[in-house]
Amino acid sequence: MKPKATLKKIAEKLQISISTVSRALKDHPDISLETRKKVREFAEMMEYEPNTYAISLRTNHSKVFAIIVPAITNFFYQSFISAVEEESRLHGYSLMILQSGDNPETELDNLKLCRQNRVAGLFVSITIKTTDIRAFLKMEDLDVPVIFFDKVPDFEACNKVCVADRAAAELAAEALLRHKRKKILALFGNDQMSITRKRKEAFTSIIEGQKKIKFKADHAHNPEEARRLIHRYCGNGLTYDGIFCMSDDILTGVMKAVQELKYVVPRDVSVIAMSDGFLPQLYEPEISFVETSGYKLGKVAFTRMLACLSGSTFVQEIMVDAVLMERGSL
Amino acid sequence: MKPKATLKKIAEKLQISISTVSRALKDHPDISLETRKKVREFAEMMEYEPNTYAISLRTNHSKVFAIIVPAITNFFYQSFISAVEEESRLHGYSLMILQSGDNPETELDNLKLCRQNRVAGLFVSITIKTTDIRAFLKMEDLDVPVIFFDKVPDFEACNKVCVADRAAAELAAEALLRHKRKKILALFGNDQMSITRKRKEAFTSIIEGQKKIKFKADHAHNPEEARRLIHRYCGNGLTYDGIFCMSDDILTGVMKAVQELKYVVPRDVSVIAMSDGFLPQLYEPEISFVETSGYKLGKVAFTRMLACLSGSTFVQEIMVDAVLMERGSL
DNA sequence: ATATCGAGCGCAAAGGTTTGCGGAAATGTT
DNA sequence: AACATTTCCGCAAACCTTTGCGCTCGATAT
Repeated sequence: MKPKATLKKIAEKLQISISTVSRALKDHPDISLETRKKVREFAEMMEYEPNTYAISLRTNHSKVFAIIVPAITNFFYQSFISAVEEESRLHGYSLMILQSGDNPETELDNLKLCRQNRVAGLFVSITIKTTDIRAFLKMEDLDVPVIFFDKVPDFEACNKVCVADRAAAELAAEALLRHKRKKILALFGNDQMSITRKRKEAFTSIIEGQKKIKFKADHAHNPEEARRLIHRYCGNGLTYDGIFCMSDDILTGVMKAVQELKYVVPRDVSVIAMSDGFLPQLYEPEISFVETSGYKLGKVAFTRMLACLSGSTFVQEIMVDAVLMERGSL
Repeated sequence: MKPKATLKKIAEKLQISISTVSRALKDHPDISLETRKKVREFAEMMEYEPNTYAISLRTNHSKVFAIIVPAITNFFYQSFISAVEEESRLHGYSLMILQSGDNPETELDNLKLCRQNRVAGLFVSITIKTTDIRAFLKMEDLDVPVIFFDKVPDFEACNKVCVADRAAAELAAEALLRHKRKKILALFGNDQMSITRKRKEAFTSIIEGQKKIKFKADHAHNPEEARRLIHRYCGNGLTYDGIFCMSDDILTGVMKAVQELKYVVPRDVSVIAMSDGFLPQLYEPEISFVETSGYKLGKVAFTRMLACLSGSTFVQEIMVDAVLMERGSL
């Protein structure tokens, strides 16, 4: 157990004061070039590394960002996290990852950990059940920027970064219409989420603006529910020729059913989804999707975080454009 | 910006000394029940939270674990991380996640971050190219336990937690034989990884112990390569009736090709994979797989970490059993 | 020779917490 | 009444770094 080098130890060995060592390592002009060199070399040799805790104790903030998501086992969050982690490292920050498990209580526990670790900033996608965001706003009182992403609260005065949900859903609807689909089934997720409502409203308004379109919308909370819905709606004969899936979860359930029913895509039925793109390319033909990239969102969120840290108190909601990726399923 | 409560402030308000406050909050018997109660209530009211940095500065270690993986966008790591994160929170630890991007240099950067943050312990799955693990062993000199998982170094004297790779590959091979497959194609990953070699050796030895089995093994570094291999080997007529996929990556490539070639599973060809189980259930029929659960591994790794922290210096390699999950693809 | 100045360095305090030791008052013992 | 023992609490140091201020010494200016 080799004891770590500290300023003190270096100072003792070199017979100079701690402050001189500290300044020398920071290339402070008060210290002679000779001394600076001597100290730098010795510190190098001793493998000196500043004690983060001492620094954080003084400055009362750390070089650590935290990120709270319902679950990291999710493509979207995964790529979001990946992006933020990359940027963090590039900027000398570390990243602390916490899962709320879609449980508001755990979410509060996590928030507590963030406070205890005096994180420099916080990225959070709230749970479906989170209604009270005061605890989050309190963080901002402590000068810890909070960037909400993906699942964001309705509350106005906070930093939000999200996919242009309405535009994305519209793109998908228009794509189905462009391919002359007349009988459209749209499956959405949990109706409690604002994200669901936005997508549903946008999708519906495009479809209902058309004449002679048979349209049905429904909700599934998980892949299995989506699968059952397809069996119910399309189990005896093809009553629909176009299916919209709001998320990866829904897509997997839908495709399971479609394959079980031996429907051929896109001959029998067209499928389009909102996704980050990983799952759609697993199928044959690949599924067309409107890209909702967690990665891009992560990059944007990070930029916003840096802006907040450098004093921009201007609260805003940032949208990341959605792009239609046409594959073979339409 | 509300200033945080500290022992000092509480002490001033209550007109007692800092040490008394500290002890009172720790239910130290030296402090009278009355004082303890008074302090506790006041601290509660002030929303006092101990300053982690001050504590870590004193004790020189934190309540933070770090985990370094090549990339978190990977089912296996994802579920591993998920498990470790859960346990960490339950035990009052936080988790810091770092990606090496399969780059040994970044890996060293990450390691540096771990040192700077004085993490309490480290979980790491090394990159393919990592040959020198001295930097990791140095962490142990600093009393920071290092648990290697999944991609572990060959070096003996370190803590390793991994799937029983040989047994798992054997299970898969036996399953194919049990289903009377006579012409077997096995696709493996990067040959540089010890994990690949183990699986390949085990699988091969089982198959080659049989008479009258046509057998071919090959390597693919990504899904696309796997896809091309299937096209090459099975593109003109079915030369194989059983395919083994060493990983999720390979499975997705293989299935893509199988679907493109319009082969019916398992009528035309059987497929079996090693996986944590998410991807296999997306297909129809679902793909049989030997479960290599990152989640289970995470739980085991965490237990081992706790053991190390409580003084068990006994170095060992722990195996997590593999289980055959038969689905419809055989 | 005295005053002025700058270069180079050290002192000390602050940030929050923990803990061994010692001290004062209260209680118990003979 | 004199002594011993508890009970309850405070002092001070330590963990490591940063930084404003001040000190000393030699050099330049007057």
